[in-house]
Amino acid sequence: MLASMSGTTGRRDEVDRLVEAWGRERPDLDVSPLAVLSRVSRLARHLDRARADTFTAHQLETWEFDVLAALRRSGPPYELSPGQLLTQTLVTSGTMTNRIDRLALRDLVTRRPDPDDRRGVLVTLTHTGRRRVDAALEDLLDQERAFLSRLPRSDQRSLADLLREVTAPFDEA
Amino acid sequence: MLASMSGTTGRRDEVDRLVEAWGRERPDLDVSPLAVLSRVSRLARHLDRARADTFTAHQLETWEFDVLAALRRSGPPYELSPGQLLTQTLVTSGTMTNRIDRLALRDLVTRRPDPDDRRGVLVTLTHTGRRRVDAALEDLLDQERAFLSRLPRSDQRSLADLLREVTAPFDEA
DNA sequence: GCACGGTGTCTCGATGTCGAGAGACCGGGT
DNA sequence: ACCCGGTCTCTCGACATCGAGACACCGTGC
Repeated sequence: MLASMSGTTGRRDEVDRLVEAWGRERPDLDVSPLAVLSRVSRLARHLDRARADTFTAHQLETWEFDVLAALRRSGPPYELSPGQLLTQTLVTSGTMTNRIDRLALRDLVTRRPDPDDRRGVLVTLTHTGRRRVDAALEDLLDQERAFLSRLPRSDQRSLADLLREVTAPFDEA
Repeated sequence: MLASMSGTTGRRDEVDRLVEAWGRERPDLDVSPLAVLSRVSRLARHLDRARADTFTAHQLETWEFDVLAALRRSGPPYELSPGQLLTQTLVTSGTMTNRIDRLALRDLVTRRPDPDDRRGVLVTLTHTGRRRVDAALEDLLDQERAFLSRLPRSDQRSLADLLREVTAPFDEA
């Protein structure tokens, strides 16, 4: 039972308990992958909640920030097609149409026909949208820095590297 | 630009591009937290999709597996309260009520009043439910093992340990 | 000039989740 | 015996997402 504990802290988290419970109930299986991937899923959920709180201070929903941030970091003229936006935000096309509609209603983006492709559309960040996302990003980074504050810089890089290795198959396909 | 690359592979993923883009557009900010936490969020999304595919082979939705698995690993008599289930699955109480309703309709769980607390309810795994979740778990583990196959065992443990450190504040609160 | 497979966006019904509030009940204190 | 803050579950309307299909358009090949 203690063999599964290898951290530098003596503390156990929910996933440690989860892995131990499976080990008891299904001793025939190797459940060690869960120690990694269940933590990823659970952490992502916690992050979603925390981010939502941060963004409400800027009158933004998480999904709104996702779209505005993609436009913002694309650089001037802060303009992308719906197709580019949906590959960056990992949502489906129907969802993206809906998101752009609502962002346009709130004057955070504008939509115009693509002059070079009459099937296409270009979504542009407005001045208001840019100010909002810039301010929200700073708070988001402060928050995320706090979450990572327990890890020395070198561990943060190790973590990023290990995660990149796991993510690789998805980003290639 | 190359300074942000520290992995053992020369490959870049979507998050590397994301971090580089922010570095260009907001050189005044330290966006390194995103290298870790954006990877967590994106990986979780990819995992959701992949898991959904695996579970459909067993006629289960991801949310169904989450609930049944919590009951299964709790051990005999495979019985938990809705409150215990929602702390394990990180959803709200309204959602859990809804989930239990539908699982009961499909005869994967049963619901009965708690004899020791008349406010309470106990949710029990049925025989069918147990068979389903046992089979699905094996496929899930095979799939997750494949995702982690690029990492040597020692790196998998490092990754789990680093993630536990980040998750700690959430699980304590 | 036309056909045709591929691409980009939008439509729309179904579905799962959230979140605030209602209602029933517990247990310690007076 | 009663009160009252806390706990547990459920209700219900709002909402974001999915996903398959519709539609217009592109560009290559004939």
